[in-house]
Amino acid sequence: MKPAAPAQRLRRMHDQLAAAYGPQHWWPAKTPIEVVIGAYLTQNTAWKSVERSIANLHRAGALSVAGLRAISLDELRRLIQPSGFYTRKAPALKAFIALLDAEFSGSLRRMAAAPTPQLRQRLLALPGVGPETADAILLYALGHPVPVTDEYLRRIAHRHALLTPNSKTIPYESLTDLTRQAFAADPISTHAQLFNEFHALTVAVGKAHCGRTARCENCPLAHDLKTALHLPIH
DNA sequence: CGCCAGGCCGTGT
DNA sequence: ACACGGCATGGC
Repeated sequence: MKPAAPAQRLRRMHDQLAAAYGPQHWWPAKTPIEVVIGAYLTQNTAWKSVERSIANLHRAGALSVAGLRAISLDELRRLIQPSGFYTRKAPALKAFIALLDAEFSGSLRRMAAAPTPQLRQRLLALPGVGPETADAILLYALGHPVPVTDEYLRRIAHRHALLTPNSKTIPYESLTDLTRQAFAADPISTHAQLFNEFHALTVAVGKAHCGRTARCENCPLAHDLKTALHLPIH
């Protein structure tokens, strides 16, 4: 079965960004629980602000499962204040710990051992966890081979006309399906690393060149994609 | 100063 | 199934 053209374009996008930016070494965190925390905190929030909250948590000894379990909701809310939406994010993080304790003995390793589809459903059932947060946790904290996509990829794909039709509002699941197809020819054992790198590269180029207000000058994708695919820019 | 950031959720069509 | 507003802060 032959991959659709959009998937091939996403694959080319990955290759060209990999050549331009090199390995991204994502997720920027030291431990799996730190990945989980960052995934919640970065929702519609600048990563710089997330770093402040992470630093607060670290100082308070709360940058761990046991630490998060121990502190009060009020305390947690105060510590993550810099990254905003704390009235939602604080209870959401507590709910994650509650799930971890109730079903996985408080162990992220045991959680990681659960089958991907069931685990994804359990995560999506949590408050404050939508598809992107669930997939980020699955991939970057738990090592499951699932693609992570976001508004950056949607925007990049639209501006470079990678999709057919060139939808500006392609659903999340459609975008992840295309990403899966983009790497379908690669060995299964390499998918986690490829999905890891693809999303990291997407964010890198997105931050630098593909904000909400178009600023696509010097985008490493512009020249290459235009010449290789004969596509219009924007 | 105004716009924006690595979404999610409830509500209304 | 989508569209839209609210959620909150800090950086640039």
